[in-house]
Amino acid sequence: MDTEFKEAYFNTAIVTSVVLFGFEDDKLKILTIPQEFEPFKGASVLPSKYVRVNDSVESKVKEIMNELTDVDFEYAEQLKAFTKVFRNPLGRVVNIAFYALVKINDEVLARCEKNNAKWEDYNQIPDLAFDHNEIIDYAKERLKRRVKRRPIGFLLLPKYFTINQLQKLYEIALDREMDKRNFRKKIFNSELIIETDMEDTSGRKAAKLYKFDEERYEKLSLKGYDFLF
Amino acid sequence: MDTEFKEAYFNTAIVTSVVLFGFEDDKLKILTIPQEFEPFKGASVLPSKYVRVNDSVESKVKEIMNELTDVDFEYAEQLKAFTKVFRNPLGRVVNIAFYALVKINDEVLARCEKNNAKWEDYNQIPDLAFDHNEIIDYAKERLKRRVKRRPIGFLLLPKYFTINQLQKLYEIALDREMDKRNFRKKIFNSELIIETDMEDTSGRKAAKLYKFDEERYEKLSLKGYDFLF
DNA sequence: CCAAAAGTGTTCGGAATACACCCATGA
DNA sequence: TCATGGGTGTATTCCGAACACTTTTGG
Repeated sequence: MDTEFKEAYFNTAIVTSVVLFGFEDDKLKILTIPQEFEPFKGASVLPSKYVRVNDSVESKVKEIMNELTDVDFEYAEQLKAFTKVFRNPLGRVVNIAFYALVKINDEVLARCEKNNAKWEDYNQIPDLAFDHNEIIDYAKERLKRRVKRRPIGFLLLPKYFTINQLQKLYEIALDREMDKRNFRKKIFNSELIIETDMEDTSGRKAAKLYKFDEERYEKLSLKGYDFLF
Repeated sequence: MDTEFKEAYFNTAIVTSVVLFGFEDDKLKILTIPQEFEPFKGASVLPSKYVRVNDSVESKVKEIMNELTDVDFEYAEQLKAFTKVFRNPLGRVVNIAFYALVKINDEVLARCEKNNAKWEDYNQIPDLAFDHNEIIDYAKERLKRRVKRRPIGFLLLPKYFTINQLQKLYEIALDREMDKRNFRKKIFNSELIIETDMEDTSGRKAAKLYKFDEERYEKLSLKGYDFLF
């Protein structure tokens, strides 16, 4: 069709931003990086990329994650499109935001450092440019919902973890304190975690280490199993 | 900035589609209309509009709803962006889809007829053009979740309704049969509905008519109340 | 008179909650 | 030795699920 039509409608840019959640030092964290270009150059933002006309949005999310973590891909899911009409001199930008979960390890930390990225505390997110704080709020709500229905804790914690680490994670994500005994009861009833013979000896008293039973989870998921926290 | 940059990034069209849910004849319905232009002219699609550079997406959703219903606005909420790279000769199109709830009445039916729109049965949605069936599947999931946490039945039913109508709605949305006695217990426990002295005499035995207690719901919502179905 | 839809209570089991003390160890 | 964090069991309450019969009336 004619150029006039094309110019009237095909004139929006797509950006994708990723709210990357990680767990470190018994705390939930969200990754921010300094904005590379104008506008807001230097301000903290969520890791983001333009989506060009033949790019899939998901491939851009993967690129972001591959640059900042050491695994091909862990878990990402679209939140929604953020469409506020910003006064960007270049034109209209729509942000298709994702939330994603990664296990933080030394390699991840090294890559983040190389990119000047910073893991901000879940409860102390600084002011970010654009509407990125709004995106984070939305992502937190999504996390809250997901954590109740799917065992996503296992995507955030290291392979071997203590029950107390898991509980900390739930407490932060759900924003409430929980009773130790009731928490253990619920977790062990789910039969999704396996006790190992390893221990975490970093605290006062050694703590048993557990791992997630992925096989069992796959099987249960197929049968319409609900995690229900 | 330079035109080259602008052409490289600002070249996507935004469309919004609305999955409009209604309840009529004891059944949940979704509205489709015939596609007006190529491609797929004449095929059934979800009501949709281009979003131009200075339009808010929400305003376009309202336009769609105002054309097809008789109220300014009832309830709409973004689902997510559908971003598949379609072979549209014009270029890349991103669809920011919404789901919305309306009360079907004679005025609505008249407007729909005028627009050749059709209320399709929730469980017998025909093949639609583009990825609109995928959007509907996503909307159904959202409805399922919402119906459990918020009393959205009251946005779909007429002002006065019977308990059995409400139950039918829940049964379709949640895709399972429910026990009459348990259903009533749960609904009455919520204290969100008010008995009226009217009756629906269209069936064999007259049925009591109820209405939603909006005031009470507002108050409860403020206190972080959860509907929990 | 009978088919079809409205209306109504009780019992049971499982899950959520509340709650308090002992143990091991590093400082 | 004591402060810190790990680990454990029971009683109560509440909610969801299962379940069957009576009433009204249009055909």
